[in-house]
Amino acid sequence: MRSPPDFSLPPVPLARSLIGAVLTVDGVGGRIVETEAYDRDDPASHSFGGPSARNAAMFGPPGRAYVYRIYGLHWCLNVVGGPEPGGAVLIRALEPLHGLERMAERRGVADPRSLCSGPGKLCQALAVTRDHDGLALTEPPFELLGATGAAPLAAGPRIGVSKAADRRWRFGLAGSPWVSRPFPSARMPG
DNA sequence: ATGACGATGCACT
DNA sequence: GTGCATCGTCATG
Repeated sequence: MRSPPDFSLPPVPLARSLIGAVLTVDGVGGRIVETEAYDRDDPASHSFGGPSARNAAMFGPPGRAYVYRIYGLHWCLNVVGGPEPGGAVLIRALEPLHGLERMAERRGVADPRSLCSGPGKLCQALAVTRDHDGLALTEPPFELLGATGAAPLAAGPRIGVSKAADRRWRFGLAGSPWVSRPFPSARMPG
């Protein structure tokens, strides 16, 4: 049995616990295999400068969606965390499980590898837009079920982030071929 | 009113 | 590996 994620967790533990969870929108979605944590005291976070019209959902109750537009054309989906306001987890990649055909139509590509392997891609595949900003992830059209067990985790620096680049707050399902980019693997000298 | 810039994806070399 | 599309948001005048 899958139980819901504990949304009251701070962004980093929430980001780790969401690996392996299953997210769908109107029945289309899959297993979360890549996340990034952002918190209030984080120069890279949209909440860093305090509440605004755009980031209002980040300062609302945990367990809701924060959706924003990036580079004028892509949408990105976050899970709002807790217990302090201003924390969220960016969903960066899914392993497609449900509604593959619908995803392919929306994405305009056939290769399953490129359906949900990036934050903008998965929003297009699941038809997530600003309309979903602030909606509860535990209610339709969303469904978000927690991981069944402890997933083997990979970690690395966040992607596209110039500030606080030292924080290894990007998490992934170790060895998964569905992530947006490979994780740096430990390399033996010699 | 205006300008800088971005938690990206895609085409191309 | 590099270049670029494209526009909402925020800081500034």
